[in-house]
Amino acid sequence: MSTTQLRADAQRNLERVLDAAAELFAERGCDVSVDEIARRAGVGHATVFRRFPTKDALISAVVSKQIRELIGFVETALAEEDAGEAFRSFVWHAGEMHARDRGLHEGYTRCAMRDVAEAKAELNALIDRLIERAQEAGALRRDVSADDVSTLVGTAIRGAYGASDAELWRRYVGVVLDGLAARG
Amino acid sequence: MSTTQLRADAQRNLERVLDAAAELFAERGCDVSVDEIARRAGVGHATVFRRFPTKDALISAVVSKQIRELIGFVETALAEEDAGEAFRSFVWHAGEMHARDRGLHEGYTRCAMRDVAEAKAELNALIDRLIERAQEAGALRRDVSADDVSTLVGTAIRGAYGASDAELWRRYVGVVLDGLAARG
DNA sequence: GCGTAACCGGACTCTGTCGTCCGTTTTTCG
DNA sequence: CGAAAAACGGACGACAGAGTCCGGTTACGC
Repeated sequence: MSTTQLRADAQRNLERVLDAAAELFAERGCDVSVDEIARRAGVGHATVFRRFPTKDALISAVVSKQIRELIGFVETALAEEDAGEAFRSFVWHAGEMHARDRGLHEGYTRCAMRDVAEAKAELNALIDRLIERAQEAGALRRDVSADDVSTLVGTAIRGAYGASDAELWRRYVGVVLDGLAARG
Repeated sequence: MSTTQLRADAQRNLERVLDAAAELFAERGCDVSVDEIARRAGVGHATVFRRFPTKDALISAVVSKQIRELIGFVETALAEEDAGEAFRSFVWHAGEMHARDRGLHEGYTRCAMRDVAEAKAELNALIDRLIERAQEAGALRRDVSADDVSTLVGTAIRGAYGASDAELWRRYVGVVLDGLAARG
């Protein structure tokens, strides 16, 4: 790994850039300019482009970090006994994360077939297991996939972004979860 | 009105611009450039700006036309006896329209507080009546407003846009409708 | 037909953003 | 310490889209 080892200052700046990008994406979505990210990180924007050849590469880096966090949520949920409860618990956790981070779903869908493909595939595979279990337990309708769940929850929360009521997203996620419950 | 009467060619071009804009917004969303709209309309883009001082004004014009169509749907639905059925029927109609027109929900939310305010208010008032009736009939959960319904249905359909399955949006709307149904 | 007012569209400006270049500064290591 | 390698960032280029201007053209009333 010593070949790819960065100099100390470079390493520090890289982290600052990633932090600044994550913050700004969370606050205002992926459309913030690279200049602004660099400004918040306290570096010139050329420094950003030295580490990430492209703005999309930077977005991917931030998003894949967040996907890893989501993977943690699913793994926790999979440990739960009650399959239906596990599913709902994961959705609420993921919902909290999306509600806190405006750029998450946007970035997730934006860099669809790029560097995050493997992380995304891993996440989806885990969610699929969660879903399958919930379906077998009769707690979840059978005609939904991991992508469907991500999309429905993600878009519902995005729909609540501008609202004055900061908790609106919870009602929306509640509606979607009710809709996803198996019909009896 | 003769003071605002346009010359014949100007009138013709205005209609072409509106048609072209509606087509392109439907196909690719509101982000198509004014140049492209003008090109499809067969005019220079200055001609577009002569009629609509701003791109947003053009979007508003297109959207308000579509809102009027939606208003027609609600009025039809309000004539229905069964309040729950009326609500669902409207949602499916509106869904068809959104699914056909990628720019609709985008434009609807984009020009939020602009020239379409009155049309939007009228639509919302009608939807509210539809909702109220459905709630009284016990066919709809009580904690949703017209805005909530528009948002949930609109975002669910937008989530289905890229999909290879052109009918995916129907499943998503189905999930949302199930979620909106009153819990018993 | 003809003059005028309305209209047209190509060329232009302005702004904002991504991405590159290169002279200067900083770290690192012998 | 001193030199080489790495990194820095301001200046620059390129591009795209919104909105403006003006010289030429077209419709319309007389």
